[in-house]
Amino acid sequence: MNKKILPAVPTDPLAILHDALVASIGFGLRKSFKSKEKIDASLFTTPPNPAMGDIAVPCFTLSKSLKTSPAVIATTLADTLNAILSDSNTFSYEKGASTASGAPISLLSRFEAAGPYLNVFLDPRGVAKLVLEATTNTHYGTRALKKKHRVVLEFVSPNTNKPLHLGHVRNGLLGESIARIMEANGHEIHRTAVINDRGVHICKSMVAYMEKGADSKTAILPTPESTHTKGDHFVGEYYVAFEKHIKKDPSWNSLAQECLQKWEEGDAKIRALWTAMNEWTLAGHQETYIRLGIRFDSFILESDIFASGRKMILDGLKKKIFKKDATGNIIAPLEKKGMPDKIVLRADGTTVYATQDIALAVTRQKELKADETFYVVMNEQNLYLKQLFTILSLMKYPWAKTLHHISYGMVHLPEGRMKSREGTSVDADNLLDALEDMAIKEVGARYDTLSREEIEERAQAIAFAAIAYYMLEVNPNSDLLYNPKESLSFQGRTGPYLLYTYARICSIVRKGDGAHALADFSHYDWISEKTIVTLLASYPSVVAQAGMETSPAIVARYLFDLAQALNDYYHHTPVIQAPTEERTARLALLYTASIILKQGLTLLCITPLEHM
RNA sequence: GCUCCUGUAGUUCAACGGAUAGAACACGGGUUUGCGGAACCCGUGAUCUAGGUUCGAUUCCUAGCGGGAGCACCA
Repeated sequence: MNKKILPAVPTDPLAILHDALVASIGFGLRKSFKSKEKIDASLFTTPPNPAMGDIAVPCFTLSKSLKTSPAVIATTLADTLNAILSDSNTFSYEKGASTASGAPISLLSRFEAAGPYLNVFLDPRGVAKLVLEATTNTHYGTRALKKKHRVVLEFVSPNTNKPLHLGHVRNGLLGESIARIMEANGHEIHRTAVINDRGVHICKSMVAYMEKGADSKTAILPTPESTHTKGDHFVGEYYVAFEKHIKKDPSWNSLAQECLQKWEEGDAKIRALWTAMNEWTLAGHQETYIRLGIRFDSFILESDIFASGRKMILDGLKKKIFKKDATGNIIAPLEKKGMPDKIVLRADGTTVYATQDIALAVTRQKELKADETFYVVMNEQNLYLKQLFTILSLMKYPWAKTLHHISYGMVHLPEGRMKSREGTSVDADNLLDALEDMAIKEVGARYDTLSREEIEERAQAIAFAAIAYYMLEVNPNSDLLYNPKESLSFQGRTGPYLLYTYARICSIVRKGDGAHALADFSHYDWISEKTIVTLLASYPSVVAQAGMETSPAIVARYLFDLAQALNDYYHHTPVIQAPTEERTARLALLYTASIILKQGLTLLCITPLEHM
């Protein structure tokens, strides 16, 4: 039998530290106050100033049950615990007190009361040992759940009439990053996109293509191949041409309606064109996904599901879940739930967005049996998604409560607001191209010995890191002002700065010639390394928190803090030139940091380079 | 009109109801015969207004002022 083996090495140093602290405070409370009170680790904070301590324990909540002022509690506990620490024979931590080898280690060095706070100073030697051992486990920062949570993540979901724009980039990066973070937290993710491949907007590109596409002399219709145009851009040009044309000549609008009518009737010629144009667009989108490091497990075509939605709505009407309004539209009554009613099927029997979203949710749940489903959709749709989820619960689907909306804000550019319907959208490919061009110039200017290929490879990585980090560093909720130039800078909180730090650490580790192997570092003080050690210790909890809050920004900010600490460190502390003991210990730390940096960047969809 | 979101340095972003509100950019000053100076260090600078809740409010509540979005058979 395959016995389940627990990891020999603890994987969350911060949790172990907290356990040790909870245990010792519990001990102190018993000894000094004869109280069986326990302190909750979630109360722990970080002191405003590192000189004050590494972990702060606020004593406000204890003061109620002990009927003593918080300041007195802090002072008393500090005295009691310091006395115990100095006499190691009388005290052992109740939990997490030993390493894999079973040897006791000291994690806490001393306590200090500061007003109502009990501040704790960690022992850098103990923590370093914990961290270095934990990170030799290749799964550091990831959790394995006994039973995998099945999560469906729906994101991007584009139309097939134009290329992806800047908003899709944020959506895609958010979705992919959240997927990776959830995977690190032990979930099984199904990535899916819903393709809006039918409706009048698609017909608009088709009409323009039929009316204007053909060569005036040869009457031959162009294709993406014949014009050497990326498929989605090719189709998008006709969509733009349509919008332009109707400003002068609105008659095309009725052509588009006719086209839609024919499509609904299954007109062979229209269907064939529709299929071709959709394929062009989707092939183009696929190229952009690859550029963005996104992959999907499934694509759902709206044209495949909208008809089944109609049946579900009519069924719901029979069951009196829905009702007809004065004009004959079928509506879901939501006023009692504090929302406006929602039309779910038009009077003439044609479907609306909600029709297919209902059908989609039902069939998808049937097939994938998700424990939870997340929709990554812009905050403009907050009300709509709330309505959708409520409708599904009115339809008595028990899984309706497992649906969640990950809402994100609009992306602006310094020049002003961008929105696709107003024709001011910024095309994703063009933007990426522009960023790469800018990066190529920089790299080329700095490293003239590189080949053209190498320059392009680095520039590509830098450009992508720039946009990905910039988009993910902000909380999903808020609107975002994307400044391309700033994102490419190596100064400040940027992707390139993180790449630079990673490459530079790699360079130092390389020069160390593999001398970073784990050794017994217990006699080394780790004082100048303490900030980094503490940051590395908190990585697993950062990943866990980012997963709980579905927020890559938490990882992004953590990585910047780490990078900053590392830059500071190797600027002031010699590594390669240091005496053997220090050298080995420092290399071990940098090597560990490089692994965490790389892992963290991967969670943000960024692949770091070892040379740049 | 109704609903939701939002208001923090000049700018872009942080801060489970906790200590002196953190960063980054910009601005001013400094660091290299050192492992990659695309770096590092120092400095100036902010909670929209008025009440309330409590030991304590950027955070919660109320009102006002400002910004964004939604409330259509639009996708």
